Amino acid sequence: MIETYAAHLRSKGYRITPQRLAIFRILQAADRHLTPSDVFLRTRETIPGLTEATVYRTLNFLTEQGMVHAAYVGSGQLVYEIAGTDHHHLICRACGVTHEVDHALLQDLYDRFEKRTGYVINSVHTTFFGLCPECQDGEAARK
Amino acid sequence: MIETYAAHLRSKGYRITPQRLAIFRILQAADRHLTPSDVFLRTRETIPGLTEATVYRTLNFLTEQGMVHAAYVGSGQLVYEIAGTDHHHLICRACGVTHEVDHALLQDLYDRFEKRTGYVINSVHTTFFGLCPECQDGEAARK
DNA sequence: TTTATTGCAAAGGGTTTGCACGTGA
DNA sequence: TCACGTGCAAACCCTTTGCAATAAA
Repeated sequence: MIETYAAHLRSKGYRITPQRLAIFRILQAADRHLTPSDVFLRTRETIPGLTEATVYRTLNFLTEQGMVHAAYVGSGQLVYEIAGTDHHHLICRACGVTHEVDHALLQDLYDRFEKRTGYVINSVHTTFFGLCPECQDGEAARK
Repeated sequence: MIETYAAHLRSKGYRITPQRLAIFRILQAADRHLTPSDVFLRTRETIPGLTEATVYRTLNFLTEQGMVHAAYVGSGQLVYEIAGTDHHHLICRACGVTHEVDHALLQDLYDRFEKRTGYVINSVHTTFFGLCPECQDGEAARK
């Protein structure tokens, strides 16, 4: 899978560098979305001389190449995860826990958008906010 | 309407200041969401000594009080608009034009979220990205 | 060899904070 | 009067950028 991408990049004249490989692998291994700072700290373990500037440049690059997706999850910073399984985020306003929502659930909505507005939606990674079951109990208790 | 809020604030021990009033009115008069900087520039016309710090503090305050909603529209900064008509944003990735989507369109989806995940969604102001009809033509032409 | 990419350091932009003064209630 | 809110200025992120050195192809 990474080989496919590598060939694709080379054919476009881009280079495969240890930094790009390492950052890609970190995102691949992550079980959740990571902030640029997360990526920096984890990748630096493998590439000691790594700088944050390179992390930002690489994350943008990988996103442009479609290898990585960026998402806004309400933290102020964008977060990144490996492209592949299209999904969205459902985040609890109270405790911050995030929940993945399969893209299929939104297909109806997207179809309706298309009919009503003419837009073609292409956002994997829409973020919804709400209260998770646990925090609903908390809210109820507080009243 | 603003009187209702004023009474509400006073009852909580908060004060009605010219700054808060002016910022609220600017948002009320705006036909679209505004960035903190927009709010600063417009409100400064009325309150010459106004500072950006106050704008940030006030926007947070009004948001906490439920008088204003904050939304992420992909610009890096949060944008603000007066609370009232619940809607969401549909933004064109190519030209940036924004389109309001009535909340009713999302009700089905929210119901399904609730059933599937137990979450209670309370986000008015979800942002969707796509291509508006005009830019779809552009994309087609480019191919 | 060629030039895309990196590291370094500085700059940039947006946002937050401490503190003393001012001012609504 | 009294504590909430503001202005001012500095501090603080996070992110981007210019430039010379490095290294992938």
